[in-house]
Amino acid sequence: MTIERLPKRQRQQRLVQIIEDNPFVTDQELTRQLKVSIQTIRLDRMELGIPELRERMKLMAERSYDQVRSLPLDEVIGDIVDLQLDRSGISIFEIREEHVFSRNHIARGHHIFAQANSLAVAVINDAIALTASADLRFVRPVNLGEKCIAKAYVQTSPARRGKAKVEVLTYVGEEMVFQGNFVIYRSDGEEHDEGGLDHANRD
Amino acid sequence: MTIERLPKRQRQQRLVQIIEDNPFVTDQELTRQLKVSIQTIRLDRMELGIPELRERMKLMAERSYDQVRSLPLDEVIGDIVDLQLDRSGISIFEIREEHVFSRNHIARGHHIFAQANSLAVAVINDAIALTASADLRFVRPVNLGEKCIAKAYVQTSPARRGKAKVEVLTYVGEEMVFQGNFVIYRSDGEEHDEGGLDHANRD
DNA sequence: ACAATCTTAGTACCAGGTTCTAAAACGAAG
DNA sequence: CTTCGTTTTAGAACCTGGTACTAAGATTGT
Repeated sequence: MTIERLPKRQRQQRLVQIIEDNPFVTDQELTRQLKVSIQTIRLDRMELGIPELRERMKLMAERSYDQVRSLPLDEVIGDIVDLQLDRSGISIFEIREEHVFSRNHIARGHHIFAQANSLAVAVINDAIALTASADLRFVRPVNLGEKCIAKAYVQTSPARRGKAKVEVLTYVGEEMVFQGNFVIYRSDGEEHDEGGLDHANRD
Repeated sequence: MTIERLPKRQRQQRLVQIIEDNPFVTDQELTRQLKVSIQTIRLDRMELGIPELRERMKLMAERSYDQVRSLPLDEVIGDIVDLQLDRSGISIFEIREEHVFSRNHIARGHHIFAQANSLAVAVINDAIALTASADLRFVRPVNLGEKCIAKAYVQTSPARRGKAKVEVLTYVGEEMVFQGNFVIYRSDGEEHDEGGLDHANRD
């Protein structure tokens, strides 16, 4: 009747919208914003499968808590899908919102580098492997949503102590977007380390 | 009387401990673990200034929400403390737990690179600036807790369109730890952008 | 006009508390 | 032993932000 009241469909969309950009809103507040009774709000939440305020907060809290717990997951950037130690490796990394310049949605260079660098270090079968120097070419800008496939090839034989050369080529589909030549210090393999854990990873 | 029951002081210490490593515990559960009544638990929380479960969850949720909200703060890595557009800039970046290899507490190369890259891009006074290529030398490993001071110098004149060369030197104290030569694409300054916001930053 | 859908109202109940009052229990000191 | 001060426990009333359920209006489509 009143102009403000929307049909169910649109109201529910707005409800999703409102909760999405302020998850801390109570049903009470929602009645004010949507001009319907609290029961309607609750029926809507039911239908949409949106949990109550406390449940939402709990989920957020748990998520952040888990994140903190598993922080060393950023030890390796990108998802290593194939690894032949001292020979080659492949990793996949999807460019998300947090990796791009907000203005033009182009990936910041250091994320592309981070993937390549992580892979170059992972592929070296050594207890301690550190980047010594690198030579980079950002062939073309990478955009939000694109999947970067980085391929690393070790150029020097594992016998050679001290330094290893690794070439990393990163592709989006067929297209090469980045190329880097890394020199990696290796620690002469004093520590015997079967490398399993070190190269473990998940998104 | 029973062996399990601790004096007040120690009980409160344990209570803090328990909540610290599982913030999602209810008072009910605490009574079980500490073998005292729920009132005692609550008095203890009062005295210790520990909020109730729901409040704790809310705080965590808000903290994580704020983090997500302010994520584009990672647009620039490091704290830019001085910036003369098209000429030079300085940024400070402290190596924290999340930036190092957990095993040896040495900073991962891509974080050092990220600081330098961010600064190199920030110092170019242009609406769109992207890293085209770079040449890096990691002079010595950087350790947990060290403060990296990156200094960038633009080598090409601002008049030159298309590309700019920027040299970045990163120091810990007196010691140079990283050196990089960046080639940055610039967008011929079509968009007029007085640069204020773009280079704003906080930790 | 009448059924189907949508909306509102109201009650009972729940978790996980706060606040307040008051009674036990305990420990040390006189 | 008694008495005082602290500590612990108990209990009732109340709060928020809900769920679950029943039932009565209001609106709509045909």
